[in-house]
Amino acid sequence: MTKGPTPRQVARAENIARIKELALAQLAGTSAGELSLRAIARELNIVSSAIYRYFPSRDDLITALIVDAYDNLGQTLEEAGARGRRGPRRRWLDVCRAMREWALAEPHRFALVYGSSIPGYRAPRDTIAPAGRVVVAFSAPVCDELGAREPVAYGDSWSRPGRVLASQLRVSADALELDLPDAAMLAVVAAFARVIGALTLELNGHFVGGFEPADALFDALLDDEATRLGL
Amino acid sequence: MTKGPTPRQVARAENIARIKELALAQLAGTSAGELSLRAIARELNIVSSAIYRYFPSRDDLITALIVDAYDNLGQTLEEAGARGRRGPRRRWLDVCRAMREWALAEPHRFALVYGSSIPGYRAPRDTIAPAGRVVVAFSAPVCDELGAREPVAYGDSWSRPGRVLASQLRVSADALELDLPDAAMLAVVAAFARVIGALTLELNGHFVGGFEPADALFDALLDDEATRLGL
DNA sequence: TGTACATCAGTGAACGCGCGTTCACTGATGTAC
DNA sequence: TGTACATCAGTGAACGCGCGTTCACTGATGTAC
Repeated sequence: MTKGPTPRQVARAENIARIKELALAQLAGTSAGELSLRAIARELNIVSSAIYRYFPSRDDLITALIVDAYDNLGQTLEEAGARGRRGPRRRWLDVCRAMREWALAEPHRFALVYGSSIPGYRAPRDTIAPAGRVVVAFSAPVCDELGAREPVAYGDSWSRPGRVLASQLRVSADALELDLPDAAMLAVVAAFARVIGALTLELNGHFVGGFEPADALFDALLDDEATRLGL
Repeated sequence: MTKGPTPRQVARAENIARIKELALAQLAGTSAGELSLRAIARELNIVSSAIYRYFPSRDDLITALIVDAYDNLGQTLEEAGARGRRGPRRRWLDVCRAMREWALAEPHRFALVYGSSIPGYRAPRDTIAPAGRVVVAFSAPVCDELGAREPVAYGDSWSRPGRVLASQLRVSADALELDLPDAAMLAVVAAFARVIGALTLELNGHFVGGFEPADALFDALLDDEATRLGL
C-alpha cells in the first residue's frame, strides 16, 4: 500500500496553487514588477511573512508564474495541433488560432512571457525548457509536413541563409530537437515573430480604431504565412 | 524687434527637458508603471512637490515620454527612408534597420511604446497621431513603389481580403492617408507585425543562446519580407 | 498502540525603505501703467 | 525709468498609503522507535 500525501502536503500544494492564482489575478491590474506579496498574503488571510514558507522570494514566485504560463500555453498548442485527420496546414492554423485565443483570454500571462522584460528580474535557466516547448508545438505541423517531402522542395521564396545565420539556425533547431532544414527553420522563426508581433500589437491597443476585432486580419496574416511556410 | 523668450521661459523649457531625461534614465532600470516622480525630484535637487509645476501628474509625464518616443522614432525612420538615389526596396530595408538600431539603442523607449501596456495608465488621444507617424514612415517606400506601378501587379501571394477585413484596411489606410490598395495595406501590416515581433523577441531575450547577435537573422527576415511587399 | 522528538506553517514585531498628491506659503521674475 | 501688481517656481509639512524581507517564537502535524 502506497502511503498517500499527508494532510500537510495536501494543504501545502493547495496553498501554493492559491498563491499563484492570487498572483495571476493581481497581474491583471499591475505589471509583474509591481506584484505585491503583502497583497497576496492579505487576500489569503495570512500574515505577510508566511508567504516565505512557500516561495523564498518574490522573484521565485514570478519564475513559477512564468514557467506555468509557458507550460500552459505549450500544452494548449500541443493539443490544438495534435495529429489527426487534418492536414498540416490546417493543424498549423489551428495552433496559431489557439495561441491567439490563449493570449486574448489571458493577456497578462502573455505579457508575462512575451512582453517587456521585468525590471530587476533575471530569468533563471528553469524558464528555457518551457519556453522551448511553445516553439516546438508551434512548429510541429511544419516538421511533420516536411518529413513527408523532399527537403529540396522548400524555400523557393527564401534565399539561402549565410554562414553565420545558417549556423545559428542549426544550433537553435538542434537545441529544440527540431528536424528542420535551415530555410524551414528560418521560415518558422519568421512566422513566430509575425504571430508574436501581431498579438503584441493587438493586446497593447495598437489596432484600436483600425482592426477591431482583429479576427479577419489575423486569419489573413496566418493564411499568407502558412503558404510561406510551405504548408 | 521680436521679444525672445524670458529667462523664466527658457528655464522652464530646460527643466521640462531635464525631467524627461531623468525619467528616461529611470526607465532603463524600471518599468513605466514604477516611474517615480520623487526620485526625479531628488536628482533635480528639487522638492518632490515642485515637479507638479511642470507636469500635472505622473501619467502626464508618461504621456509626454510616449509622444516623444513615437516622434523620435518616426523622425528617425523618415530620415532613413528619405527619397534619393536608392530604390524603394533598399529604402525600405534601411527604414527597418534604422528601426532596429533605434530599438537596440533605446530598448526602454521601444518597450514604452510597443511593449506591454502600462497598468493603470490610459493612453490619451494625443498619442495616436505620433504613433501613426511611425507606420507612415514604415510604409512610405512601399507607397512610392506602388505609385509607380500597376496596382494589379500586386498581391500574387496574398489572397483577396474578405469584406470585413477590406473595410478595416480601407479605414486604416485612409486614417493614415496612405495610398495603398487593400492587399498592399495588408502586406504592410503583416510586415510591421513581423518587425515588431522580431524586435520584441530580441529585446526580451528570447533569442539568447540562439540568435546572438541577431543581425543576420534580421536581415534575412527583412529580405524575405521586402520581396513579399513587392519591393 | 503510545510516546518522544523533529518538522514546519503561521505569528507578530521590526527594519528600512518607498510612493503620489495637496496645500498654504515665500520670494523672485515679469508686466502694465 | 520707476513703481505696483500679478505670475509662478520652489518650499516644507502633511495625508494616507505601500513594499520585501528577517527573526525569534508558538503550536500543530508527522515520524521513528
